[in-house]
Amino acid sequence: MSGNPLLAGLAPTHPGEILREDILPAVNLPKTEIARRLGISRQTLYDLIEERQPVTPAMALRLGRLFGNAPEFWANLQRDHDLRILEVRMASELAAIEPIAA
Amino acid sequence: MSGNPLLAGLAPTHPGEILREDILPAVNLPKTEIARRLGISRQTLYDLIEERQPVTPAMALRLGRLFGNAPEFWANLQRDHDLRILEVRMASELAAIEPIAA
DNA sequence: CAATCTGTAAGGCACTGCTTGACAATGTCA
DNA sequence: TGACATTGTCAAGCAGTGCCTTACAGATTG
Repeated sequence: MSGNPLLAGLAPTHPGEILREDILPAVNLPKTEIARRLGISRQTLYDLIEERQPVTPAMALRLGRLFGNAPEFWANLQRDHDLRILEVRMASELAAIEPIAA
Repeated sequence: MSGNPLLAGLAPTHPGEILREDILPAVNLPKTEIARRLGISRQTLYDLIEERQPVTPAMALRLGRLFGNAPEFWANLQRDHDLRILEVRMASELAAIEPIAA
C-alpha cells in the first residue's frame, strides 16, 4: 500500500478533525462541558481538537464511551494517521530493511 | 463489546507472543540478526518478544516490512491488546462518563 | 454587570520507548 | 579444544510525550 499513487495525495485525517468538524457541531455542547464529561482537562481537549495530540488508547475509550461508538473507531483513525505520516518520514529507513522471503 | 461474556476470558494477545511463537520459529534466524535487520537494538527486540514493550507505529512499519505483512496487522494486535487491558483498568472511570444521547 | 465560554500559552511532571554497555551461560564448529 | 557467536538479562540514561495546573484576554450570554 505504501507506494500506491492513488493514496499518495490523501491528507491523513487526524481524529481531531472529525471531532471538530462533525461530532462537536452535532452535539452542540460547550467544550468546557465536553472536557468535564470526558474526565480530561480543557487543555487536553483543545490539543486533541487542534490535532496537537493523538488519540491514545485511553482517549479512544473515553471518546467511544461518551459518543456511543466503538473505541476501535477512534483508535483506527489514529492508527491510519500515524502509519501514513511515519511511512513517509521513515521511508529511507524502511527501504533499508530487506524483507525476509516467506 | 466491552461487556461481552464470550470475550471476557480471552487473554489479550500481545503482538510479542505471535512474534515469539509463530514468526521467529518459522524464520529461524538468530535474534541478533533479526534485530539488526529491523534496525533496532537487540535489547528492544527482546523487550518486544517478552511483551515488555508495545508495538509502536514505527515498529509496526518495521515488522511489516521485514516479514512481508501489513503494518496494520501489527498495529491492530497492539490496539486490541491495549484496549482490552485498559477497558478493565479504566472500568470505573469509564462508567462515570455519561454517554451523550445520539 | 456578572458569569460563563473560548482559545492559547507556559511550565512542570511522570512515564515510556529506545539506546548503549556489560555480563555470564550456552551453543557451534574449524 | 579453543575461538567465536548467540542468548537472555540487568543497569543507567536520555529525549520525547501525554496530561496536568494555572493564567490570561476576548467574546458571549443571562
